Amino acid sequence: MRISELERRTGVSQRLLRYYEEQGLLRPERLPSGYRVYAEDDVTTVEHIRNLLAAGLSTTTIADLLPCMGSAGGQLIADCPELLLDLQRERARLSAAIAELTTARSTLDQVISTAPPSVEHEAARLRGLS
DNA sequence: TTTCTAACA
DNA sequence: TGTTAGAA
Repeated sequence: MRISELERRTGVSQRLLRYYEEQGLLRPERLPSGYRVYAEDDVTTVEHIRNLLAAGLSTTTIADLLPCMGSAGGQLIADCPELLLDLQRERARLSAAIAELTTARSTLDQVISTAPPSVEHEAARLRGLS
């Protein structure tokens, strides 16, 4: 399929699909015209890319990981042990980020709880505007 | 009409 | 990332 169809089937813009290729995440074939030709599997691959990107992984890590993804529901293929190390590292990074955000939220909660009723009333009015 | 590259907002 | 110009 060509780029328009992949865009339609994945909801990912052509601009982004070309960017993914630039980052080594996709390897479409080329027609003599230069047009990209994507495989059926690329639809799932793009979905994987979206998930991993949302998980905060870098494009380079994803590039290493993709070859280890089964076409099923993101199952890891048996012979890719080195990747487990990277994934565990990413998991630790996420845990640290969550801890920081939780602390930040508590700080905000504390400040918010000091607001007098008059301020709360004004806040409610402003929310109604936006 | 569709896609490509490159570059700017 | 979106958008767009100019060329196949």
